[in-house]
Amino acid sequence: MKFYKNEPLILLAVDCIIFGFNGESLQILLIKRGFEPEINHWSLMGGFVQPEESPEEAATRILKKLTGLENLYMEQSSIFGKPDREKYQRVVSITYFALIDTNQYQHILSDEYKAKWFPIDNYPELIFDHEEMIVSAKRLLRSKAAVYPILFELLPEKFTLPQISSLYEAVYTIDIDKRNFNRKLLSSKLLIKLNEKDKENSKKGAFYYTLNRDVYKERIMSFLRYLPSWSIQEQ
Amino acid sequence: MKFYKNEPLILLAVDCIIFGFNGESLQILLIKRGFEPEINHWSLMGGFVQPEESPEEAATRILKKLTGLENLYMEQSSIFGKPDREKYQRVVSITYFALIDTNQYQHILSDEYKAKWFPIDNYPELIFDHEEMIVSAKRLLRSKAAVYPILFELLPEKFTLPQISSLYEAVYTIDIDKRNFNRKLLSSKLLIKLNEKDKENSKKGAFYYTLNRDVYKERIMSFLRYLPSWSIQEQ
DNA sequence: AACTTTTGAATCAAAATAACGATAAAGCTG
DNA sequence: CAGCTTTATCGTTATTTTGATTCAAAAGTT
Repeated sequence: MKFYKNEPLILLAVDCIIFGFNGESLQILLIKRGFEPEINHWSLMGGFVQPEESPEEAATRILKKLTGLENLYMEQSSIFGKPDREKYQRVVSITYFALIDTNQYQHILSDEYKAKWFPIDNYPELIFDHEEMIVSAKRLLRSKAAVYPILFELLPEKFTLPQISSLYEAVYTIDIDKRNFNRKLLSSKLLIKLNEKDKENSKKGAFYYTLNRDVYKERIMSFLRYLPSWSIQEQ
Repeated sequence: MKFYKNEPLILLAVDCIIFGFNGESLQILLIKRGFEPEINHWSLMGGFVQPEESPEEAATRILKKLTGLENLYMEQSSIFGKPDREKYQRVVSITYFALIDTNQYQHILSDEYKAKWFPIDNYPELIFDHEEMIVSAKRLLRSKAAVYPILFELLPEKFTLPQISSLYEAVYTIDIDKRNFNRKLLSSKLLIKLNEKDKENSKKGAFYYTLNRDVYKERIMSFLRYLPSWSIQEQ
């Protein structure tokens, strides 16, 4: 038995804003579209929600198709659904943003798609309203990360204190006083110090740390401040 | 020219979680469904996204139809889209939550719908996954309100300090030390004291305040803490 | 080698937090 | 009037957090 016979059917898409961190700057993963319309233009990776999957599952599927990765940190960020947002026909798009470590996963980017990392503040012109999607996801990333420790998802399994601070500096484009920042970080009990040093980036070497996953899981759902309050005024 | 010819079309709905505050407890507005399927069962107010409107516009339209009100505080909260979430056919639903003051608007609730306010922790069984929608919206309300001053949307134009604290007590089910809470509140410059007292709820009477809209608009987008941090651990 | 920059550890003062105590005014009730 | 509740204000204290600073060792640069 079917109801809602007079209600309109709509194309429902998901688009993924994939943030990455290469140790220096915040990046975003874009592809050259392989199908019409707007073939060969830069865009976010996206696709349509299929009958047997939820929008979230669709986003997971698309992320996996592009990066080969599952279990990424992913979050629904916004919905773009103005009737005329795509020139040719009506498509409502749900956006998801994901966080990954670019170095670790550079090599497994799917060859099937012409994907490329771009700096968050310098990427080519995008189709439709995809730039707006990025801007909105970036705003969400910032406000989330000011309260929840989600940025650790952008780091490798083992990371150093200088890496964390440059990640925060990249996301918020601020300068951080490492002395205070490191103290705050260590006092959070979120990090476990390893007996190993990263000698690649400096001669002295910086100790590696890993996330204390137990504490992290507790805190990921609770409120924390990782930034001095003066830096999170402009949202 | 149409593309995406092989992609599936989907029914896209919006459902509204309408929170209200009557001066004592947090409420939620439910309706008795007037159409099949599940006619005469309690549910959230919802509807389908029409060809000429965005999902957000659809939510606004639906809110207005039910409450007569425009310009409500409204925010997209979640998406429910498992293929089998409605028994009969596939519908993806976007939920929006809205905040209103129940006392002020009780009378203009549309007669067309059998709408009724229920306490947030005691409402009838709902159709499909609507209860899950409420739970998720309530969680979002809590975490938003801990950081942004959105709860003022639940209060009348003129409100008293005791009303604010009981609102926070209701939303978080905690006891608040009014001495510290009022001090914090007044120091925020968010309130303007009026020369008028509410004598209904006490013999002495409590002074009315209004929102300083200028400061509010600034702060609504920035970070503030309105609760002692011990109370926002469990999100 | 001489210089600048970056850090980690320690310290300090100011501010914010949370808990608690006390008081008083307003208006009601008995 | 005395006693009660509600509202509001003021003050105190201990603790924690914050942001700034000093200092010396270690890197990096020229």
